[in-house]
Parts: sequence; structure tokens; C-alpha cells
Amino acid sequence: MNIVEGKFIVIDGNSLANRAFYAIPMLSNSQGVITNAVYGFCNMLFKIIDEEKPQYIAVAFDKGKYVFRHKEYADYKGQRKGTPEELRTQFPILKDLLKAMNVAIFECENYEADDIIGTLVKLAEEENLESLIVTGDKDALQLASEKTKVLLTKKGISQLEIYDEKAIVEKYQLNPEQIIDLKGLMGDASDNIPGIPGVGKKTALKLLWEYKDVENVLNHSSDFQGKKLGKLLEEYKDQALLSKKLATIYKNVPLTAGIAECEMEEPDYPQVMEMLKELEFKNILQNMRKKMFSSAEHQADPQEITGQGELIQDSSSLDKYLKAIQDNLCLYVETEKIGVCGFKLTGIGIKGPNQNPIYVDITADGGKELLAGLKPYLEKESVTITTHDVKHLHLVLDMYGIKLKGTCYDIMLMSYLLHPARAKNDLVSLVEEEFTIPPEQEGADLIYYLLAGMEKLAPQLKEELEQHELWHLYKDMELPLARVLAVMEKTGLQLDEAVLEKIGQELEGRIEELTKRIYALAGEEFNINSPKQLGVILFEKLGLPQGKKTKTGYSTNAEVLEFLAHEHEIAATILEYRQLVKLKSTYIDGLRAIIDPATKKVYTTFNQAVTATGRLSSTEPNLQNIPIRMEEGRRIRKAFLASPGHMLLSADYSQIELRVLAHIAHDEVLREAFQKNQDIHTRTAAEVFEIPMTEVNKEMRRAAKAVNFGIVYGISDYGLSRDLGITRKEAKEYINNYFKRYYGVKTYLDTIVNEAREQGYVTTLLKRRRYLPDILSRNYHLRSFAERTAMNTPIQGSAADIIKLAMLKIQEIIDKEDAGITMLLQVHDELIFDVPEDKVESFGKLVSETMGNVYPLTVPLKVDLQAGPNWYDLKPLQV
DNA sequence: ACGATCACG
DNA sequence: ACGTACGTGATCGTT
Repeated sequence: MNIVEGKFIVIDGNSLANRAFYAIPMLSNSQGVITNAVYGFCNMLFKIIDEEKPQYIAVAFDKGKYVFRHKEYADYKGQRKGTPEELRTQFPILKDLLKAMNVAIFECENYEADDIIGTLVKLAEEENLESLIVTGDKDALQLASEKTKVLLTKKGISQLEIYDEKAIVEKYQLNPEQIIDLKGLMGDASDNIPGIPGVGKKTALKLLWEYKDVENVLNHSSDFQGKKLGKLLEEYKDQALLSKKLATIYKNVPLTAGIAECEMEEPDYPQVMEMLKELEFKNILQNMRKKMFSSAEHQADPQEITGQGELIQDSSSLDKYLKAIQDNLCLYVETEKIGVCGFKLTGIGIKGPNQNPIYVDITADGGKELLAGLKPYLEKESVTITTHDVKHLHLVLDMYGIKLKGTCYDIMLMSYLLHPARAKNDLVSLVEEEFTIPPEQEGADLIYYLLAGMEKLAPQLKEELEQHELWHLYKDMELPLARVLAVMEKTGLQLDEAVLEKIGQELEGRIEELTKRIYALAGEEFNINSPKQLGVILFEKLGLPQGKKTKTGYSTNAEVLEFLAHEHEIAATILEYRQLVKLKSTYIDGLRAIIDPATKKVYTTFNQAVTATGRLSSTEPNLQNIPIRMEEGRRIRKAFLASPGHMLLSADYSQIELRVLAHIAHDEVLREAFQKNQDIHTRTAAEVFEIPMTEVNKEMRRAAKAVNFGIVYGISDYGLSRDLGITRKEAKEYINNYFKRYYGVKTYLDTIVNEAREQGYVTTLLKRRRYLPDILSRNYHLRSFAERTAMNTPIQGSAADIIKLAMLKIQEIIDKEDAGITMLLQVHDELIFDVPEDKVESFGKLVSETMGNVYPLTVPLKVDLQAGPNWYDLKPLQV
């Protein structure tokens, strides 16, 4: 009889799906198919299989609404609400997935999942198998035995608890079968099993400890003669027996298959992966792919790519390969960082359609000959190159005098436009999302996979961009902009080391003084830079009132210190210390460390694919946050020089975000203010305080300015009150007054939030998209954040679109003029140029006109020009 | 690796 | 009752 061995896992599919549905926040794929229960179920299934490593597995489902129990008792489960629509639709998906995974599914008309489980477990016990029942329903405890355990889901789905026979006896002082008797006496509200009225858990347990089962309890009802309990037992005798019957799991369901059919099998990988891809379960898909690779009988995923390639070291083989592939190629440049700035090429990966990839080893002659061979192919106008980070490619090829003239698919930029908020736009992650790179690939082998991945991704991304009306943005803006940015990065900015050194020395002296003063005030030496140690000094030793707290302890930020400045001299001293240390470490030491000794320049990197709104960012060094607001810091700008005989020209958009808002919100008051070229904050103050503009004082203007900022950020009374140091009630008043006057803005903000709710995303003027998955969240924080983002992104993002357009046009002009002018920096609403002195005025005029007219709005775009020998000494320029 | 802080738009 | 203003990057200290 004992023909099989091992462990059998049987899952209550309905119970587990229910648990997953309520435990996991609403989740849907991009088609709107709700998937949270399937997702939770899958995760739990894999976890259990992983931990228990069963040889047999089955999932049981309820089938139909009525089961044999309804014949005995029509109201069985009568109180239960129907399955919600959002869950009901997930069962077919779940069953299909289980089928593809070759997991045995059982369902049987007239019987519940419980009965199927009871039957299967009985069969398993006869085969001498160990069984584990997975469910959220305590009824299953009655099935526990020497060979059978029950895995109960506790809260949510991550907490599981195993009950074996011993655990049940310990907990209830009852045998597992007596769980049925317990329910017979006390009933079960969730299944609408009546039991005996007035008998709860305590009484029922007491009775069963004494009389063992329901029948015996009823037989001894005379023991309770004269008591209330005796009367109840008499009166509800039949109901108790019925309840026990209803609670009893039936173990002889006519099943069409047995334990042998439950044997674990390898999933049908291609089918499972197809389904997981459809469901967009990226993590599970990746795990499944890894499992497939490690599986003994490795099946081919239809999407699978191979890493077979060829190493090439000589020009003639390269030439032969290039001749064969004609005009379409994927290109991967492998580089290594050298020194503080710059990098060197170490290898090139190439793949043509229907060709195996190649890796060109250029270590021999630094690549000169091989790159010379590559040049004519890459410079063809008819060539289409697929790559990742085309700006980087421009910079690398430029070192060999190669200029790309054809068209380009940049995987990084394309996927950024599709998912700007996604953290991982690096090539390996993107390829891994679609295909699996077998573990531990490196060097040329890895590059072969990446090339094949890019080749598959490019047309998919292009199609998706077209579907979302983003192709134009890619083709005519981001792609050409990459080249402009490459030129800017290559140009770099001249720094005056002597200026930095001088400021550095001044700072150092002052910091030393401040340090001593702080130690004296504190009465001991400590690390002032450590918020933790500082908190102890301020709030424990000196006993100053602590304002806010952070997650980790006391808050010691500028806001708190400013408040404390009234209380103790140390606070103001620390504020100054902080400010100076920041300047010294970030700007003086930080910049000096990355100046190229050969050129005395710094070379920033513009990241074109990180921000969620479409802005650029700048790193190593970040030249978009050089101090300006405070004079002490502003002096750093003296170190940024124009080249000899040139001037720095700065052109910044005045109030571009509020102008964009006036345009997209169709707000008449805001439009009029800009059309009349009024001071926008003064006008807002006049509106909000209902006075003529001439009567607006400084304080009113300051408040109005804060309100305008608030509007752009996605206004909240809390934020405004904090910024202005007023009560929330007052802030609310300001906001209400504002919306009364700027009715178009109010309507716009309401509309855009609704649009986000309906579409799941918002767009900018040039159709750049940002998805807001949290806009319907039930979590107040997440939802509010998404709402503010919905208000802010079209404004910030459209401004980013406009200045990018301007950069493209201006670079064209610069190229055409060929007068030694270079574009150096973009700082969100400002462009910095290096211009020959005699060209400053004429070029300034061109820049101003170009920026002002590049994307006509219903309000004028105003540009302020400044020029000077360095970034500090800029004087307004009228043209 | 992450949080706190602070520099910019 | 609740508690966040939008978008970044560098540095430092702590884990």
C-alpha cells in the first residue's frame, strides 16, 4: 500500500485568494485588469513551495453557490455577502495561471473546497503522505492528525501559523475532530451555522471537556436539569445535531483524480511567462526566469535571447561584418572612468539584424585603426543606430572624430519618456525587464545579451511612444537635445582656482573661530556636524525647548535653530557654522577636487533621464545649485570665468512657471498681469487683499509671493501657513481669496486633478507624461501627494519643455554663426553662454528673441539678460 | 544604504 | 484627527 512518499500540500484556493484580495492594496496592469489577489496568491504559493518543497500539490476551489449542505439547511452561509466583482474576475486568471504551472486544480459541483481538501488529505493519509493544508479557515483544523498539519494565514498573508495535532490539543484541550463538536454547540456566524443559542466558546469547551462530543452532551442534558443550560440543550437538540453535521467536512467527494495526479511538475515556462508578462508581475516574472535557467529541463522562453557572439580584433573582420549588416545596427560602447573627469573606450559591441553580435577589442592600438574603419559606417546619413545613452555615445565617438549623422534609437531616452518616474532606466534593468540575462554574465558575454536586448526593445519602445503621442517629443526634442548637451558637457566651465582658494581660506579661519565659540558655549567639545550629538547638547545639556522631532531623534535644522536663536547664542553660532561648512565642503573643496588640472575646467554631466517632470539634472559637479541667495555663498560665483576675450551671458525666463500657468489655466487676471508686464507678486497682493497695486506694502507682497509659489507647488493651507508663519486658518483665507480672484486657476487645478484620476497620468504642453498611480489611493498621504504632483507637473514640465526647445534653436544659431560662442549651462529657467565681447549685445538680442518666441503662449515670455566677466559680476543688459 | 541637512530652480 | 508645500544633488554621520 505504501507506494508513495513525501509531502503533500493542498491549498484552499478561495480562502487564500480572499485573504490576498483584502491584504494587498488594489493593483492593476496597464490594461486596467485588477490583479492584487492573483499577485498575493502567487507570492504565497511560491513562498510555500520554496519552504516546504512538496512532492505533491493541489489547489481546491468552491464550485457553484449551492452545495449538499443547503439541502439540510437552506440558510447555510446565508449571511455571507457575495464575492466582490473585483475579486470574482480574478479567479479565472488565477486558475489559468495554476494550470500553466501544472498545479493540480480540484473543484466539484455540490461540494466546497473544504470537502475536497478533506477527501484529498484522507487519500494522502492512506498513502502515508505528510499533508499540509493551507487556508485561512479554522474549520480545517478538524482535519489535523498525526500526518496532517494546517497552515493558517493570520493577519494579512505574510503571517502564517502552523497547527499540528499537538498544537490544537494544547490550545483547546480538544482533539481535532472535536473542533466539529465545538462548532456544533457554539455555531459559526460566518457560515450562518446556528449552534445552540446562548452557548458560546467558553460553555462549549467546558461541555466538550466533560462529555467529549455533541451527542454525548445532548444525552446528558438531564445533568443540567433546572438550569437554563439544560433547557437550551433540550430545546435546540436538533439544531445542535444539524450544526455539527454542517460543520463536518465531508471526506468522500467523488474526485476525478487522485494523489498521483498531484505530483509536482515543472511549469510550462513559456506559457507562464507569457501570462506573468501580461499581468505585469515583473518581480515574479524575473524569479520565474531564473528558475527556468536553473531547471534541469530548460525550456526556451519565446522571448529568450542568446549571448552568442564573436570577438573581433582586426579591421578586415570588422569590415566584413559591417558590410553584411548595412544600415541598421545596435551599438554598445564600453568605457572606463579615468581621472577626475573623462573616460576611455575599452571595447565596442555591435549587432546587426539577424546577425550574431560582435565584441570589438580595441586594447591593441587604443582603437585608432578599428575606429577609423568604423567611422564611414557610423557617419552615413542612412544609418540607424540603436544604443543606450546617445549623449555618452556622442562624447565617446567625438574622441575619434566621429559624428553621427543618421537617426538613432536611444533606449534610455525612449524608456524615460514612457516612464519618467521609474527609478531604473539603466540598460541592464531594462533588458532584464523583458528578458533574462543568465546569472553571472560579464564582459563581452554580457554585452552580447545587452545588444540583443536593445535590438528587441527598440521597435517595441518606438511603437509605444507612437501610441502615446510621444514619438515627436523623442525624435524632435530629446534626441537632438542629447547632442546639444554633449557639446555643453565637452565645453566645460573655466574655474579660477585662486579665487576658490582665497574664499576657502577665509571660510576656514571663520569656521575655526565659530567652532571654538560653539565648544565654549556648549561647555565641551563634540562633533557639531553630527545632528545626533548636537541634539544632545542643545536639548539635554542646555535644556533648550525642542521644537520638532525627526524619525531618528531631535530635529536641528535651520528652522529649529532660528527659533532657538532667541533663547541661546549657540543656536545662531551653529547656524553660521553650518552655512560656512556647507560652502567649504560642497563648493570650495568639492569643486577644487574635480577641476581638470590640464584645462582648469570642470565638466558637469547633464542627466537627461532622471527627473519625473522633464527637467535636466546636473552632477559631478552639480552646477545647477551654485549659491546665489546669500552673499557669502554667492561669492563662489566669482570663480566661474568667461574665457579670454569673452563674457558670460545669462538669459533667464522671468516667471516662466506662472506664465505657463496663466496660459494653460486660461486665467484672465493672471494673463492681464503678464500682458501689462506688471510685477506679478504685487498684482497678486492687490487681488488677494482687495486694494490698489499702489497700496501694496512689502509684507503683503511677500505673502502674495508665497501664495504664488504655493499655487505652483499644489497649494495646501498647511504648507502656506508653515512658509509664512501664520495659522492654517489664515492661510486658508489667503487661498480662498486667491481662488476668488483667479477663478481660471482654481478651475484648472480642479480639472487637472480630475484628469489625473480619470487617465492615471498628466501631460505637459509637449505631451510629456507623468503617471500618478497613487491618485486613487485610499492612503491620505499618498493621494494628497499625487494630487499636488498633478497640479505641479504640467507647470514645471511645460517650462522644462519650453527651455529645451529654446536650447535646440539656440544651438542651431550658434553652429550657424560659428563665432566662438558656446552654450555652457542650463539652470532650469536660465541659460549661460560664453560669448566674444563684441558679440554679447547682438547674440543677447538673438537669444532673448529666440527664447521668447520658441513656443508662443497666450502671454508673453519675458527674458532677462545679464552679462559680465564672471558668474558673480553680471550686469543687466538691455537690447 | 539611508536619513538629515542644505544648496539651487 | 490627520499633517506635506514641487523638482533636484552633495556631504556628512549613522547603521
